[in-house]
Amino acid sequence: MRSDDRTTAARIRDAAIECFAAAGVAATSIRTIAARADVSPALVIHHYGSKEDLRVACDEHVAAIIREVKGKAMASGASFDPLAALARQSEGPPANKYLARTLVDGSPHVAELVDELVEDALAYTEIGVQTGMMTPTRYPRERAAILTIWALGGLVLHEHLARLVGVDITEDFSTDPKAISRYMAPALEIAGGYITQTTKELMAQAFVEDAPDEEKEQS
Amino acid sequence: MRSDDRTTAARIRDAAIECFAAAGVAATSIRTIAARADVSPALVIHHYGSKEDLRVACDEHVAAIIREVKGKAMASGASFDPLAALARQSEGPPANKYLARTLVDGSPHVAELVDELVEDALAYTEIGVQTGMMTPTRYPRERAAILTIWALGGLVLHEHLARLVGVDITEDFSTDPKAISRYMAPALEIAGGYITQTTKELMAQAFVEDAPDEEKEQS
DNA sequence: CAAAGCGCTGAACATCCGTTTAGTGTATTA
DNA sequence: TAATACACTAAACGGATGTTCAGCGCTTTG
Repeated sequence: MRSDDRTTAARIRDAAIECFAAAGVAATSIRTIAARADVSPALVIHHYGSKEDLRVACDEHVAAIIREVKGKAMASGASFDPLAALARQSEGPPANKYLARTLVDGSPHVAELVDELVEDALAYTEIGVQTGMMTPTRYPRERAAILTIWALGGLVLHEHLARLVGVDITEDFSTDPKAISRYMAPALEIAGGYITQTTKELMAQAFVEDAPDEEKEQS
Repeated sequence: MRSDDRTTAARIRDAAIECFAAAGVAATSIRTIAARADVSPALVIHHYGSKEDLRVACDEHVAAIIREVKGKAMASGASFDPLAALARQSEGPPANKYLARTLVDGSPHVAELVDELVEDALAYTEIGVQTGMMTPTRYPRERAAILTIWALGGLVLHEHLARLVGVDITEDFSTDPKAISRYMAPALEIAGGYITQTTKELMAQAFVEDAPDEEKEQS
């Protein structure tokens, strides 16, 4: 009874996003997608040309959703983690799960999106440093990149994370932001630092190319 | 079962691990594996029964490699990150790449391995806290879980990480441990803390269930 | 009214998949 | 020497896959 305002093409695309997110691209057949969208397999091809083209359309649509959510989060106030904003949007979950699946099989569109997220993170951390909310760093871009990758990595491994800490970060947290606490609380602690200065220096000697003699910084 | 176990069956298994690691399980056909191992497709089935059984054999073999590497790293001296040890072993790369691919498609064997890694991390961090190398925490198990997941997430997204910071952490670093510096240096900085106390409290108010007025906790 | 266009389908296509079968040659055993 | 066991393969099987195609009903247009 409830009329679906989406066009058939959009319904197919959304069905594909759900299927790809749930099982991966290679393991999802066009017939499965067609069944979920309640259309014939031929119509999927009719609208998108091929499975690969459909996949590209999904990539682009998910990227658009994420850019939009990201933009909203940025406009509505600062967040040290734009990624976290995704979990708080109701459009998020399908897009999040799709991203979590496709992040590994190397689409150029997704890579481009990741690069953007890193760039955003870099801008945010620079502001954070200026306003005294974040510590300065010798490697601003690398720090932004690694933080972004770790956040995305948590998304990708959300099933393990759910098993281990009891919260699935790809779910919808728009109604109750504090439900994500089981993940956020320890993550915040870690963000504040989990190794001591001594350890840092010790590890640096083992791994870092140009040994940093000394830097002094405290929170 | 000598250390020279390159029987035909082992060659097939190793070929499968490489293929699964490179393209994912679903996208890899038995014929592809057979071609890489220079045998007939039928022989793959002859030795392993089915594709699924072969996949399980791969899971178990990779888990065994990682457990072995992990054990060696533990025995030879403390490392705050057992995961990092993987990159420094020559057997690592194929196993690392396989893990990075299969971590997402939910095999029970892999999940079990992840749980073990978390348990190890927990043990390490507890020692770390006692010896003053790590900060104490209200959430020891969750912290260990999240750190492990982030480390694994970096592995899973190694291609993005390589593009962004210029180092592929699934490669072999046994000859030159410092080559991993581009990743380790900023990661170490982050481990020392990247947000200030003020930010921590601010974020905690927004996300953490039971607001911690102050932290200082040990049971 | 006829023609054309569009959303959509069922059936068929070639191809690839995992797996089976029937059999090879070779080494070991009785 | 004959029988057995095993590593291994070519060929084929049934089924699933992505895609094509002819044609349906319906609307829009001339």
